[in-house]
Amino acid sequence: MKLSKSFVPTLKEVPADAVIPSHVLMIRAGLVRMLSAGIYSFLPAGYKVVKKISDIIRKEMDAVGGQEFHLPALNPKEIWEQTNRVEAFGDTLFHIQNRDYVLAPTHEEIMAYHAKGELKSYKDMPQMWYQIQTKFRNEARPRSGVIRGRQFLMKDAYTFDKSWEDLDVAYAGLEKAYRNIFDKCGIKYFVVGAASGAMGGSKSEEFMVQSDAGEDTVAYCEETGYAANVEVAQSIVEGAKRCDESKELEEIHTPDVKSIDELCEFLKIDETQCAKSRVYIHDENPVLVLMLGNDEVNEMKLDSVLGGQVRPGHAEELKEITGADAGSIGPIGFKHRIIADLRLKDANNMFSGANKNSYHIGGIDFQRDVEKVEYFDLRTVQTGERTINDDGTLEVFKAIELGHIFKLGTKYSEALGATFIDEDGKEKPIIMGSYGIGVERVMACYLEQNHDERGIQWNKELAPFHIHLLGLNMKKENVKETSEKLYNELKQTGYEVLFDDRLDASAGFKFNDADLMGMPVQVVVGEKGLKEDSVEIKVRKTGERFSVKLNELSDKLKEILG
RNA sequence: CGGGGCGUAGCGUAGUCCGGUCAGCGCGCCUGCUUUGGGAGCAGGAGGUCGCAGGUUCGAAUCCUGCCGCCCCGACCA
Repeated sequence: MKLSKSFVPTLKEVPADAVIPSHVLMIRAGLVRMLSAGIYSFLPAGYKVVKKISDIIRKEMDAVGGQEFHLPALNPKEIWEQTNRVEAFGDTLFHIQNRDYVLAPTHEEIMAYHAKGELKSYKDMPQMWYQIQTKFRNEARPRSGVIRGRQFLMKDAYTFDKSWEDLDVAYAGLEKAYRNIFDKCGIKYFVVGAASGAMGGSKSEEFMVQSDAGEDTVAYCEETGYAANVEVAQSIVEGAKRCDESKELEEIHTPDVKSIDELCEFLKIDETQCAKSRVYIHDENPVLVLMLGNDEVNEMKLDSVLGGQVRPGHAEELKEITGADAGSIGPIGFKHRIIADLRLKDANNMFSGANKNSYHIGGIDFQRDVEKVEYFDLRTVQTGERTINDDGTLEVFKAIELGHIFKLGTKYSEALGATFIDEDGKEKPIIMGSYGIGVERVMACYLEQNHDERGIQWNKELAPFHIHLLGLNMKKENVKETSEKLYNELKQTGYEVLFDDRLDASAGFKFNDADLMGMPVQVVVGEKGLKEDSVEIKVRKTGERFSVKLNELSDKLKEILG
């Protein structure tokens, strides 16, 4: 492709609205332009990358028996009502105003709809269906460029099986395919065992990429490969020590002491001698949650312990329930349910609030003074803690979810009546699996991981072009001739070539644009080199530069690009 | 949806507090000449309803009200 005739609008300056590197680079390198919040147009070079990623995915999906569909984005609302997901998605689902359609945010329903009545016998399975298409979600807050958009490209696959054992086989196949896909794309990722979540199902794994732009927080152990969402992650942490002798309860005047740190400072004690109190409202009833020291309550863990509706109590409620404000609340005299983190189990000589402003109580013995307390794992793990098997150290960081595979089960097949007749002659719901990959996220994550201060560093697999050919001074006859000739030869050889043949752009301008756009290899044709019948090669990733005789160029490129 | 920030030429911005040569600068763009190995030089030029709509005022980018849009934090996230 000749740059002089192409639309690749590069930008020297950083766009005001872009914050994370991938977003900045996509705009600066002329790959995308925003149309509206969370809605992006892919420009020719950017779309080439999207197509390359899609092709990698397609190839791996086909290799494990996937069959590609092309499904409507416009769906009858009725189908979505049958699975109760119009309500479940709520405002996230786009509705069409002048017809009872919705814009599909995913395609479980539609795939199950087609399976219904067609996959009638156990002999019709297994099946693996997929699509790579645009999904629509009315995200309340689109963010981080293409990472969370209102419209995005997703590969989603669905498996249909007659038994849970067969689902296991399909699931394992997809997991392998996913690893191949991300490996091929050159992305450093890890796999997290996720909570099955609202969609139900028995097993679910997320393919994650470490990034500050991520929306999930995970605990990861390099040594063991342990990875879990912090919502469920566990670690080994020492509990509070139980002393041989329990002291008497004593009320202590603690003016202006609110936080655990202030309490420790005031009483000259360690935070592991303190029980922090948080009051939650569980289905209208107050629950006191006690944590050791400054440990944070993990509300996801709390949710799953309590079930039902759980929310933190408001300031006014706290006063009404305990008689004190936040900062002076504690277990002694608390009249409702009390639960505590495992680290507090059987602790004694502890300090906590007195349920009376400006007072705390010392000498609390959980065995003696807090009779009906129940213990659960309620804390959020932190960087540096040991893994649950004590075989590694955890690191907690933000991550982007790139892909998600899970065993769906029969939720959709049951709701839509997608059943089959099994070997035993009985009618059963088809067992489904669901597997997604965010295509633009793959691109964004790649960029997050592969750039430097000058721009993008594409690998051969994802690069819009393999070779960036620069004709430095195109007004010089020999440069023009040689570069034109090389352009044709390289294309002939089978390389995808971006040819900077612009007449008036200066050498420096072209170099900088090439580094920004980041093709794996740059071939520089200039007067200087031509005097010795050579051109210069620059490997973008390493920054390595060397000159090559024209007649050796072909071999050298083969060596670098394979 | 809560909190914060922002909206001035294609891009990046100054000016907004304290109304009145404030519509300015850099990049980009157009014309000509020179230039071409790390974002060229000179000369000339085009381009802005200051997000939109009301209001206050002799006078509004600037003050007031409403709306729209965008970014960030949080909530939400199949």
